[in-house]
Order: sequence, then C-alpha cells, then structure tokens
Amino acid sequence: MDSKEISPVVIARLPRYYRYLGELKENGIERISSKELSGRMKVTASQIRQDFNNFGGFGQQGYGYNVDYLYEEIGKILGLTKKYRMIVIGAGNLGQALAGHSAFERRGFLLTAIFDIDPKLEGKKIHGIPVTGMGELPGFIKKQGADIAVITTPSEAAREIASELYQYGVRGFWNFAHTDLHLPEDAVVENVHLTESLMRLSYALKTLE
Amino acid sequence: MDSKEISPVVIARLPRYYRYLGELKENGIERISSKELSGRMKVTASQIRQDFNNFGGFGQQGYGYNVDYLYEEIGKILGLTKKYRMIVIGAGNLGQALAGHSAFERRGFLLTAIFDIDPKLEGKKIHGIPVTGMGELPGFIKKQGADIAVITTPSEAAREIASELYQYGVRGFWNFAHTDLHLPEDAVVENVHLTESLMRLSYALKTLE
DNA sequence: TAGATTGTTAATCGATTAACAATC
DNA sequence: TAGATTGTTAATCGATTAACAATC
Repeated sequence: MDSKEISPVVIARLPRYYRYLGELKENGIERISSKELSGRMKVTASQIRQDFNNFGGFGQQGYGYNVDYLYEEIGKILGLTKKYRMIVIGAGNLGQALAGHSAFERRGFLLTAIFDIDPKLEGKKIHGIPVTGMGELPGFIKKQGADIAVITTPSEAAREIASELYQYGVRGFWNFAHTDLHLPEDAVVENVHLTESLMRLSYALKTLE
Repeated sequence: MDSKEISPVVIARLPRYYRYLGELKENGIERISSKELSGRMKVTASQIRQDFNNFGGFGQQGYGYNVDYLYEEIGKILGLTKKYRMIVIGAGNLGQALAGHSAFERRGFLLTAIFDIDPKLEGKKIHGIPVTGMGELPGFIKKQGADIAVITTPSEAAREIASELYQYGVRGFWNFAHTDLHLPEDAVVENVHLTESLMRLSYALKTLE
C-alpha cells in the first residue's frame, strides 16, 4: 500500500469515488461494475479500474465491485477512520461558517477551538465553542494538541501563524488565506483558494461567448 | 488566442501567476525573469515560459517580463476586466459568508441577490442585501438576469435549482453543494467540494506517519 | 459451461522538462 | 558587443485509454 507511491491525481479522485459509492450504498445497491460507475461518473471504466488497482484488487472478475466493501476500503485509504482535532484560526465570516459546518464533524474532523485576534469576538460561541484570544493559542496547543489548523486570516497573518503552529507541532493546514504557506517538508497544506476558483469560472464563462 | 484550445491545467495555473504578479507589483518590482519567478513559485522556469507562450509572447529576450504588462494580460485572459452579476442561493452559514466576502466584489463579481427557502431568513440583510424568498427567484432573474449562481444549498435542492436557473439563462455555477450538477454542455460549473478537500488533507496526513 | 468483468499489459496521448537558437 | 533570457523545438516523463488474457 504505502510501498509504491500513489500519484496525487489518483488521490484527488478518491473522494469523488467515495461520494458516489456512499450514494449507491444509500440507495441499497450492493454491487457495481466499473462500466456502470463509469456511466454515472463520466470517467472511463479503464481509469476506474486503474485507480482502484493502485491499492490492490477490490473487485472480482465477472462480478464487479462490492459497494459496501469498496466504500469502506476507500474510507480507510483516505484516513477517514481516524479522528482529527481541528482548530479554526480567524473567526470572520468564513471561519465562523467553517466552524459551524457539521458535515466535517460527522466525518471525524472535530472542532476543538476557534481563535481570533479581535477581543470583541472573544467568548462569542460558535457551534457551542467560544472564540478564544490569540494569546492563549500556544498554551492551548501545548496542552491539548491539534492535528489540523484551518487558516482563515488575512495573508500576512496566515503565514506567520502557520509557522508558529508548525513549531508547536501542528502538521495539517487547511489554508483558506489567499497566499502560499511556506512550511517545512513534513507539513501538509491543502489550499482552498476561493478567489482563484472564481477566476477559473470567469475564464470558462469568457470562452463560452 | 481562442484558436488553439488551451489546456485546462494551464488555465488552472493562471490565477496563481496573477496573484504572484500582483504581489510583485505591490512591491514596486517592474521586471521579472522566468528564472526568478520560478524560484519564488516553486515551479520550473520552463513551465512558466511554456504557459505564457500559449497566449503569445509576453516577454522580451535578455530582459524578462514586464510585471505590470503581464499582470494586465493575464487579467484579461481570465476575464477579470468584466463585471459579473452574482446571486447566492442558500443563506446558511456558508452562503452568508460568501455573500459577505468583499474580496470578490473588488474583482468584479457583484452580489445582486441572496435567496433562501427559509421564510425566517427573509429580509435579513447581509452585506446590505436582503435575503429574498425562493418564490421570487424566477421573476428576479427574468427581470435582472444573473451571470453566476453561487450554490450553497443541500445536494438535492442544488441539482434542482441549478437546472431551473439554467432554464432562466444562467450559465455560470459556483457549486459548493456536495454533489455534481447535471447541466447542458454550455453551462460552466466550478466545483468547490470542501469535504473532498478535507479528505485529501486527511490522506496526506496519514502518509506522514 | 458461457458470459461478464476484472486485473494488467501495451499503446496512445498529453504535459513537463531540457536544450538551444534567436534576439533583445 | 557580450550577456541574459526568451520563444520554441525536441526529449522525457507520466497519465489515460485500449485491449485482452485471466478468472469468477
């Protein structure tokens, strides 16, 4: 599994497979062939089989794939059997929205704290968790630890705080700030650059004309 | 420009170039070589030159690229000289956060309305714009039009409303719902699947161990 | 057994990197 | 002019698709 480095493009596709399999499960469908899944997802059956075979055979010749089993296995590959302690940095519009998003909680991403520099926000409860002042960040992490930091501050603050958090041992960064975080190799950064996403939409709309 | 279909991977990189060039501009830097930009952005100089050359030569041998000029040109390619009328569907946590995000406004994405089924939210003002009941959606679009719909509703509603909006002439969809939208070829959908992003982070964290 | 469908190898396609002549 | 750096062609690398033997 961990032996032959899996390509990032394959990994990027796994959550979508996982979503479709979840829906099949909900609809009580027990088995599916790469061909039928291909039709639903609008990708080639060949790619589906290649992707799954990166992790060893999940299917059976002449039968296809067992939906429940495949769903579970992909969940394991993605690390969804684990629990993650997640802190939100920045309690602005976006920070509050993400903190209040119960879908993450369900998947094992547990919100443990929300931090903000603005003293006016201090104590305000989001999803039952009070906003804490930035000053208490080091103490909190040293005591409780955190697996993932959700960064929703302005760019400059984002870079600084991320470095600080790294020093305290945080390795996972879900970055919504409009900047790249410069962190050592063993930090993991997943960027969600909304403005860039909107620009891609803009380009595509332009080509439509 | 529009003649030889540009690869989507190149387009996906443009907003990041645009961001770096914007920062260089702010720092008063007038020219930059592909080599130096390569060092800052952690991509190869070769790729930078190939990317830019998809749109014709923006540089000058022996000199490099003029930052202001390149910034403007990429902005044009991305369609950022246009104004877009944007409506938000779903005034939950995320819908409100996106509606209130002034960075989009600055780039020419103008929020013109927010819709929600929940009558309790009706009239609530976000960023100065009142939440409107879903019943008024058809009338609004027919009268005012809209270029981009930001979809933040649950999955089932998202698919239905998107189809409806398409019929009314909306072609751009910024989709935050955890589902794929099934729309005709000439609709443009940019997905932001936050749960999937988080799953990729989870995978990467797992491989760290 | 016959039919279906995987797992896997081979062929194709596309994207990235390297190299260098053109030229500012 | 000499040095620098692009634009562009060629080489490499990786990802996708096609094909088919293995096998349930």
